[in-house]
Amino acid sequence: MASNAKFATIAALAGDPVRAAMLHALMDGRALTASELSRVGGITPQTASGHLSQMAGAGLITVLKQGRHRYHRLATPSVAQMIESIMRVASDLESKKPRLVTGPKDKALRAGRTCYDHLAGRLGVAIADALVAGGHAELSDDAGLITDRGLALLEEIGIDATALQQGGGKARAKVMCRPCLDWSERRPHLAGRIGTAICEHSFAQGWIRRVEDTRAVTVTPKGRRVFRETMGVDLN
Amino acid sequence: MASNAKFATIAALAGDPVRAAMLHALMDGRALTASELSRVGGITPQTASGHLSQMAGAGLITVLKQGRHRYHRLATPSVAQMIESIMRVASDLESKKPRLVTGPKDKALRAGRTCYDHLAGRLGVAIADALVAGGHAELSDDAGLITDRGLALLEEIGIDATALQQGGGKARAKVMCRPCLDWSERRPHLAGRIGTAICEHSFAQGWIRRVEDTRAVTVTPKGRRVFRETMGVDLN
DNA sequence: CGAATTCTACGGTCGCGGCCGAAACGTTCG
DNA sequence: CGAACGTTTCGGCCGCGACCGTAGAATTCG
Repeated sequence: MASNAKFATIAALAGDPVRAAMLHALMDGRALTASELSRVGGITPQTASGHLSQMAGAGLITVLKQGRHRYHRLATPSVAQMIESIMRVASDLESKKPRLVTGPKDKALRAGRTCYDHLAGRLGVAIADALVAGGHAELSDDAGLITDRGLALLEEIGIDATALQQGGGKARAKVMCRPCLDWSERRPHLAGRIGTAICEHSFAQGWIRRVEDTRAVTVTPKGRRVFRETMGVDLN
Repeated sequence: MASNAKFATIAALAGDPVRAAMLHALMDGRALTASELSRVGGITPQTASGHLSQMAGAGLITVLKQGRHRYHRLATPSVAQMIESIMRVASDLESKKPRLVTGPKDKALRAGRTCYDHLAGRLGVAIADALVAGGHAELSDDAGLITDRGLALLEEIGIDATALQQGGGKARAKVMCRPCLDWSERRPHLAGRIGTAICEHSFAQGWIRRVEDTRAVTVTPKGRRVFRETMGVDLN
């Protein structure tokens, strides 16, 4: 198959430390400028520009021009999923070595963060655990599923989950979700359409807030109450 | 997080055309020797040896010494899943270009092949479609699920699917499976534990057979009959 | 034990690609 | 309109790593 060359190209693009850092930074789902990305990579803007045009040319990222700024973002969710899967392998392998000291900068990230379009870290896992414990969801390594009770719960907090259901025409198909096994917690949590909806809704309702310029998110007092009272989420 | 360097290392390893070809060859789940892999990469054995020791050192592949041979295989299913996700991105991007002529060598691969541990290609999609059409499974982009009727069917053909179920202790959890969106058919098919079980069982029962030295599989007459009569699979 | 086979280790060559400085381009201000 | 800023293009430097030939270690045979 001819895609073998393309495969290598894609992987090689992700394989440069600087570009890897950029992709990693874009994993929060936002669109960043070339200058911002040059800083996360520790390089000059002109070098960053080169990297970005390469990745844009390959279709990994898309560019949005707006005035004198150019905003870059991951092109498709499948790119995010690819990065996720590489992180997973990298984290698997790293865990076999003597544990590294956890930098304080990581603390906020481990507590809660976005993983492109859904919630991860202790927050993401806690929500998933609570939904499973409450019989609102079922989760395995391979797949996840929202129960009827779960649908009602989501409806109650303002998410029309049935609208997100998709699949082969069968109207009676269950609402499913994708599990995402994360690097810090090593536990599956909710991704896919449902995970995206929960994340977006939580931002919109002011239950969570993004920490300036990072992927980390914090739970607001309001959010803490909502999560506990409606879903039974225990945030230590 | 410190894993950023590891991330780049992993991706860079996959980013070399020769190593990419090797990984691709290993995607059939078998274990190959350094010489065999040197041929798929079009390089001398000593160069291949270097590549393999790098990938083994990073933990992407494991080595099995047996006499004077050393068999190499993908280290974990998550590595296979990573390769899968990169292939998916590569194929997504390629599909936007003018369609390449399909080489005759691809024909057998498109008809049916293994994707590390499950079935893909037209065969894999046909089985998934048949199960969905017969109400034995439900499938979306995010996840999949075997219905009660599906469990009975699998039992009938000799697969104890309930033994494969896993998840958070809840004994009543449904049996789920992971969808795998493949590069040739662009349709989801069954992967995960269930997909693996179906694939292994089909080999064991002589329903399918591997084409010498490739990932391609062919359906035996016996298999064709079984697939049609029990699952309603239509293989053109 | 010696021959054949398979794989690994070592040195040396060479080309690809990342990096920066300088400079040009386009946009938004005052 | 000119200054400031973000961004891209060009040219040149330099280092990493892929490759092969040769040589050596390990295993299986006659």
